[in-house]
Amino acid sequence: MSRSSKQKEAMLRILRRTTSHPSVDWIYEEVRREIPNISLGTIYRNLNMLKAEGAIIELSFGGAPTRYDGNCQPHYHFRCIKCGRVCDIDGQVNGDLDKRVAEDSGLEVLGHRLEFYGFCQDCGGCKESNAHPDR
Amino acid sequence: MSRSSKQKEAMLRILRRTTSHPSVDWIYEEVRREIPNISLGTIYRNLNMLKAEGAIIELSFGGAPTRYDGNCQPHYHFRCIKCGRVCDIDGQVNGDLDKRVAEDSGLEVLGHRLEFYGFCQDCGGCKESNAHPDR
DNA sequence: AATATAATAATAACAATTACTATTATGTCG
DNA sequence: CGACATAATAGTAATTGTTATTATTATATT
Ligand SMILES: [Mn+2]
Ligand SMILES: [Mn+2]
Ligand SMILES: [Zn+2]
Ligand SMILES: [Zn+2]
Repeated sequence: MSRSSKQKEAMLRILRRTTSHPSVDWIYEEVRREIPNISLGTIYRNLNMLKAEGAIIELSFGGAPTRYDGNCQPHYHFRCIKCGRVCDIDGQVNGDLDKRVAEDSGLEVLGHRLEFYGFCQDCGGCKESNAHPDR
Repeated sequence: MSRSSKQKEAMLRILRRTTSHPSVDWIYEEVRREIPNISLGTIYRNLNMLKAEGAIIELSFGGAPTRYDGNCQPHYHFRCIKCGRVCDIDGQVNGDLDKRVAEDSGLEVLGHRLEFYGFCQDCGGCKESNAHPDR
């Protein structure tokens, strides 16, 4: 069914060796260093494929462009509302939440999406402008 | 500073009398029944104003168009991945989460965004197509 | 009523993403 | 090994959701 390609392999390799939860544009620029004429459509298509296969995770919360994570271990994230940095939160995912909500509501709860936000270490002091976007 | 307008008042009134967490387009169509020549830009501008004033809540998670809520009580939501319906979850918001994450990580956590997903009562049985979108 | 200016309608611009299509690469099978 | 079927690609166009622009209108204040 799904064939391999150097484009897809490069993307997965790049996603696995960073912990920065990069954006589509960052991934595009990074892959272009190896495959200069890769198309942006290929980036999007392969990100969706890799996500569907469960090889990567999509961090898609409104307001900011989607970010991707090569670490598939279930874990939560923190997003800096000044610089946009996304970092991992240690500590396990609360799977009981889904069960509790399902029992209380009668809904068929399959999961939840949770993201924390605030100021990162670098941005804690000076809360004005957007200093280092896409970090 | 901020002046009143029949457009803004109509929007707030409409948002307060529904519990459907409507989309921008739904709100647009609804207001147009009162003010047929209202501009979509006005819808967006007033939604952002009302949000900034704390009069409404924006439910903006990636993947689906933004929804709005005239109920400003802090509460969580459930989204049906088949029909798109958004409904309220009873039970209080977990403010301790932010504190715990802040202590563990050293980050300045200001809040979190949480949404549950799964199949609603209507969609629990037949999980194929998209039956009633924007409900 | 005259004035200052916030809000509006209409439209253009924008950013993120998806769709299309002719060409190329990959895996399969004789 | 070829020949074949077709998945994946590059390049481009189109779509979607949203914000910016601008001339006009409505609102609040004197
Ligand atoms: Mn992560
Ligand atoms: Mn609600
Ligand atoms: Zn930061
Ligand atoms: Zn449903």
